[in-house]
Amino acid sequence: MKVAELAKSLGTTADSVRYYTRLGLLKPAKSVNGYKSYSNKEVSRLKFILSARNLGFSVADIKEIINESEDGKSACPLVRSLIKERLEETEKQFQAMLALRGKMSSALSRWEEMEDKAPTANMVCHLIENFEQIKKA
Amino acid sequence: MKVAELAKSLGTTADSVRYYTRLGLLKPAKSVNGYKSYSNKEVSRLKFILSARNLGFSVADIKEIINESEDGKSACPLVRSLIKERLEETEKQFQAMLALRGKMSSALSRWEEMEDKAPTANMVCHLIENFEQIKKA
DNA sequence: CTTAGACCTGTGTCTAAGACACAGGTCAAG
DNA sequence: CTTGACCTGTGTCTTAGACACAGGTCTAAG
Repeated sequence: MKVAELAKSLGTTADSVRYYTRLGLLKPAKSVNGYKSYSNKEVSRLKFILSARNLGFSVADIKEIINESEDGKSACPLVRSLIKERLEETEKQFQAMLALRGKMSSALSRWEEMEDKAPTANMVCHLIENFEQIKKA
Repeated sequence: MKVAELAKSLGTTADSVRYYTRLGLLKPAKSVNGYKSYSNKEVSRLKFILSARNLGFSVADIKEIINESEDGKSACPLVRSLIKERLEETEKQFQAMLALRGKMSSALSRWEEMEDKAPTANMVCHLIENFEQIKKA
């Protein structure tokens, strides 16, 4: 299988496959013409990678997991520990986005009733520069 | 003012100040020793940048806004239009994170009751590789 | 057999927003 | 004058691929 075939068969892009290959997560054989040749083993390997990405693991995580399993060890403990970390990070980012969304949405609605102003020497845009202060008041 | 002074006075890092300077958002004078010298105008300019970043504008957005205001025009219409875009993006990412958080959390709790398994030729980790399928069942 | 065109390949570069490393410069104390 | 602490600018690194590009491959027509 060539790179684009593999990618299409699992609904991803050739560039992603190339990226995983560059990192050593996939190890295709070299075809005579220099093209990379992917076997069925690579197909299930890629399937694993995509599942893990979909669950929030980073590519570095996946590399670590694969390394562990290639040593013959069970990767399950590592997997549980990694997802705990990733979930905590996701939770933090989620809260941050929640707060940001609120701020943006309140800014947007407030700004719609405010007039335009020309910039001055020390003010680029009064909408932005007065936003936090108004909030305090 | 030197870069670190400016940064500390507004609670950011010297690297950020250098970054904004590199992009031309800040235009310090050159001191005799080659160091960059920031004036009071730069202080309010940086204050503006930090406020805008805090509201979810990208650095590229901020550059555009500053350019507009340096032409003497009011940046307000641009600011309103940009925040609408950014808010939509944020909303999308927020929904994606919400879904991801749910998936991760359900994976974590399910995996805690599942046993470890050694890898096989076509399976790296059964926790991950069976997750979607179990969900369907 | 040759040629044209369509498609595909690997490699290298680019992204956002800074963080980090590092060689060298500056400054105050001794 | 020198030591050491701190500071500076520049250059490289980060994620997870997307994109550009020169060249290779393959199929169909002549």
